[in-house]
Amino acid sequence: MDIKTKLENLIREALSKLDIEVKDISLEHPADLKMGDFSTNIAMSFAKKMGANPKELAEKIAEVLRQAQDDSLERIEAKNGFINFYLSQDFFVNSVKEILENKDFGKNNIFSGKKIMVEYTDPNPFKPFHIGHLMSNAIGESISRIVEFSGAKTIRANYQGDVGPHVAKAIFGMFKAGPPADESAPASVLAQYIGECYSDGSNAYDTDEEAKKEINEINKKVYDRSDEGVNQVYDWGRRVTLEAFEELYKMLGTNFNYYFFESIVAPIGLKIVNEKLKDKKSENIFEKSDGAIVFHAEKYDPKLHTRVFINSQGLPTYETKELGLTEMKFEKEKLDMSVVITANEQEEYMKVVTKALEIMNPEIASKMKHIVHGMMRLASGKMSSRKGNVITGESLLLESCEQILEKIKDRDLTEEEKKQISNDVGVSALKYSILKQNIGGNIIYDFEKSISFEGDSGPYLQYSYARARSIIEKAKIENILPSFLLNNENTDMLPLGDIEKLLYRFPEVVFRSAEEFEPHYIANYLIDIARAFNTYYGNTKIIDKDDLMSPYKIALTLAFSNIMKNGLYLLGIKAPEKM
RNA sequence: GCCUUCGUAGUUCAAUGGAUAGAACAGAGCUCUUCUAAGGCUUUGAUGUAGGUUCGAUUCCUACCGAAGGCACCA
Repeated sequence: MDIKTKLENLIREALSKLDIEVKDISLEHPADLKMGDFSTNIAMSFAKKMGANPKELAEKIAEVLRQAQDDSLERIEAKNGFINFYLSQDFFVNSVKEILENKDFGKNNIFSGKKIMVEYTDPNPFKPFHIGHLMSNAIGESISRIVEFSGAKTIRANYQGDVGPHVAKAIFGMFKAGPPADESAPASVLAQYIGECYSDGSNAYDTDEEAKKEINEINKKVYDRSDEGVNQVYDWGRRVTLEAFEELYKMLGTNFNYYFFESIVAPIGLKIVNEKLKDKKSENIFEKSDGAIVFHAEKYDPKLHTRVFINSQGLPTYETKELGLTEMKFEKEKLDMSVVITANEQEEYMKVVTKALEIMNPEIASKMKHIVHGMMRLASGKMSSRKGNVITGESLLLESCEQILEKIKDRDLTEEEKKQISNDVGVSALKYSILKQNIGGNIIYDFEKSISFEGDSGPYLQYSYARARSIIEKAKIENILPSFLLNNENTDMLPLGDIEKLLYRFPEVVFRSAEEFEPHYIANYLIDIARAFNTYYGNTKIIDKDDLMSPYKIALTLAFSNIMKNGLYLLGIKAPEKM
């Protein structure tokens, strides 16, 4: 039984002795450790109903609680109407022991037995890998790991738009620009050339009527594969951009189980819509309007709006493809939940698609969960690409790693180590910036700050971890082994600091992150323990042969490093042994 | 105009209806012959406005002001 449940039971018992009946007991960690490890507001919420003074009631309950003898509790106090619980040194020592002995420490089973597909990243072939994809990847990978850690069978999926107007624009641009300077260049270089062609094609589409017509023609040809010239460029461009993406996934630490493509799901979606149109028995939700097939979602929910499912050229739009994609996902796997992570600009149309699905297939619709993230803006204009326009996610990532490499170039590390560390730390700088805050909000990314590594950053977490590991290594050399056996004569040095009082909370934090699909709770928690550990480190000598407490201090350091490593893993960040 | 999300120190972010609203950066001042100073310690500073619900509101409700996104053939 975990400590929280134990305390809840104690409170329940005490209350029943006082003839008070409650359903839920609110038990939380006070903001300040000085006010105890747990506290409950139960007296305040019941005082009024009972016509009692909250402070007196709290004292009365505390008095009854004190009668229960428990090794985990140091003392119980009533203060300002709150009842505060202070855990004992025994409890903290035992929790350090459990962290080191229980390999599954931190896991929970809220998704146990569930199969959950998480779709994220979703870049489009023929277009650059932009910052939004980086955000979706960081969030999606973290959520995948969190639900997996919470008992789910996680399936990672990536949905990529390999057909549609953007492809036609890129192909148009490639026809105009001619072949790349060096066709045997690495995929990332060729992908950049294709991205530039897309940009040119896109400009032409907006400004040149002739080009627009031509691009629409190419778009059709991409769908029906009727033109050999188009097919050739298309196949080459698709392959090259996907290869370039694959390099990035490797860097970011993502392995997808499924790759869905618009070219595959589009016909499935078309079939769904067409069958629905022909079906005279059930309610028809699709209507013809101006030559297109639309769904008037506002008829079902005034907050929604009309969207086109099949355009006047007979081609499926995003909405129809999404219907096909969803059907395909549930066909491939028996899913209990299908999570999709996109930017918030897609929130409104996803609602419309979900509404259509709700009418056609309510069971599937009820298993869908759309998580939207905000947009990233750059704080300074310093990071601009050569053309001075959009900074891609790829360039940001590479730049970040390069800058780290520059910073560590004089360290006592091998070239191989430097390369690995700059990659891990560069990725971490970006991922942490994305994951440290609430998913929904926009992010102002300050490149300079993220690589400065001060304070609140991924590299700071990694550094704290590497520091702990280095102490553990040194302890091994000095032959001091971690131990939980406390010599009574030396316990006057206890408690060892906030770090001891924070480590056992890890499972609660993971639980909450999983429940709310919010990685930032973990990120904030890791900063808290890193700071607590660094403070501790600053004030104490951990390795000391003459100190009888040294083995326990090393055990604590080891416990910290284990939790930091697992926590970083849940954020999708690697924990380097050396930095 | 309508819909969604959001307004917290100078800046970037926290705060499961609770206690003195936490950090980090920037500013001021300390701190390495000592286990990784990419560190640690001091210190200044904030809930958009007006109501309401509540024992208690940054959190819930209403209005206003401001920001971001969306509102038919892009995704």
